[in-house]
Amino acid sequence: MAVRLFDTRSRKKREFVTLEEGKVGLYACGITPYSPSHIGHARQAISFDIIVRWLRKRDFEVNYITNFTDVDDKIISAANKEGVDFLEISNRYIDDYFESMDALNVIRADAYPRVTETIPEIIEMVESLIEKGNAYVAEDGVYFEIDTSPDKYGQLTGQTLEMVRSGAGGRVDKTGSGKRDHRDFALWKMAKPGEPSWESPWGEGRPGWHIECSAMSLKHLGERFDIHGGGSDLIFPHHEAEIFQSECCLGHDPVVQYWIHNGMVNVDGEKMSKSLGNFWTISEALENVDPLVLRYSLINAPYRQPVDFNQVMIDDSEVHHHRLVTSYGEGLSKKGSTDWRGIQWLEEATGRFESGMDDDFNTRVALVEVQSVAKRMRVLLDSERDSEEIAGAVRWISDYAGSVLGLLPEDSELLSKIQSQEIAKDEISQHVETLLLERDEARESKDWARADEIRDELTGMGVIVEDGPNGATWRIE
RNA sequence: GCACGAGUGGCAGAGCAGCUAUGCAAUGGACUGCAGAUCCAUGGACCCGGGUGCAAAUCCCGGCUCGUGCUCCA
Repeated sequence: MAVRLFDTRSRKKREFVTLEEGKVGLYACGITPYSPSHIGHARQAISFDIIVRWLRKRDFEVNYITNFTDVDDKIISAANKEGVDFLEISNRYIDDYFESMDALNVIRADAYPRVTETIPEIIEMVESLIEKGNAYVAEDGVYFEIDTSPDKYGQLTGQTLEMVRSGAGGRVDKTGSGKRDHRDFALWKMAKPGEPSWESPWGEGRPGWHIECSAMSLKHLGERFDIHGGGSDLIFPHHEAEIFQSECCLGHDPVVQYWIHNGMVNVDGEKMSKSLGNFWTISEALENVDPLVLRYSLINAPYRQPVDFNQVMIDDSEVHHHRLVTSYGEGLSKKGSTDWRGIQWLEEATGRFESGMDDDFNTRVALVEVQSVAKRMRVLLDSERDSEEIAGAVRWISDYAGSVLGLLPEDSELLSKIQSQEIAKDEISQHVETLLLERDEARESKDWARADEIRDELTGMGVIVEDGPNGATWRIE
């Protein structure tokens, strides 16, 4: 079964064929570290994390690269505000990023190149573009000249030069004064006093925003590579600029075989933004939400769809995730885990899960399968039989919900938690049993007031009493 | 204005030509003094108008509404 993915450039799902048999070069645009990472970053990282996990599951050898734009206007202004070096700012928020991503169970990329470590390659690329006549040197910087390659315009957005010309009409950018045309974009910005800068043939300065990704992807993945991705807000102009730069510089197209973009995170139906006051950093969100629940909620829709982050959605995810994990834990501690192959209903679930994931990484479909396997396992667990099927289901959940979707805590962690709960239970067991006995007597004599009083007392101790057909059972919450 | 995407049951959200999506909620039942948990069952949907198909949430055309992009942004 082949993997299909939605390519932004051709605007349709295409069968995934790699340049080199069995190998995938994947570049995803990372963050500009000037403030704490937010939920949108989480979604981007998790989306690509799962794509990488799935391609590896499908036996591809994946080289996954994601970058840090560790020098730019916002970083510089944050540094000036605090009176510190710009690298102090970027390093701080890169640390924050890794901390958040580790919590969200995002597997590290194979490399995290930074702009400040790629300056020579960037300069080389800009030089080459000037030589080829695609770029020109102006007072305040070096610019890419769109008109040298008008046919490349709108490859990802479906717009043409004329559309943008008319659309942008009133608000032509006046800041890039050296530009010949407002649609040209900066490859190199000459340094203003006090700004971090590097020497170049055109004077002290720093790279423009777009060129870094062209240079870094070239450096790490070569002149052609399979997948380039990022958030959908980067499609224009960032990724279109990259197409101009890379293809003009290297002299062939396409450089990137497939462009993929994850959807944005909205909050209560509106775009998350600082000005609207509905902005969530990851660490803020994690104060109230378990990281794996957050992860669950963000893959509960296919990666290209927008996701609406709101209380209902979090509550739902909490219920679903909690049930998945507790079922898994119960199965694991009671029946262990064994190979599931050959168990028909699990084979069928596998088929649906895999074809969902093969179809543009549809995690929503995959999640439905996970939940239905968990549910069936719970039923089996209740019926106290079919150990082999339960153990198979445990392994299945571990393989798919765990390894592929990254939704489960470590087995050891889970088991020790269950164990410590058992111990806690043992400690108060006698006391609880005594009270329950008393309550049974009260119930026997239909003294409901006394019975409820005892139940309330137990609730106060964190003990949940549940009356069943064979008398009362209890557990610790 | 232009571009891209979306409009599905009370809610969230899949499916994208034929077969129960699913979960939460609701209702009925099992169990129940009550509550809770669990299980079983049930109802209920495809924005509007045309078109193409034996067959359309699913494809095509035209509307309407919403979101996003066109400036830095995952």
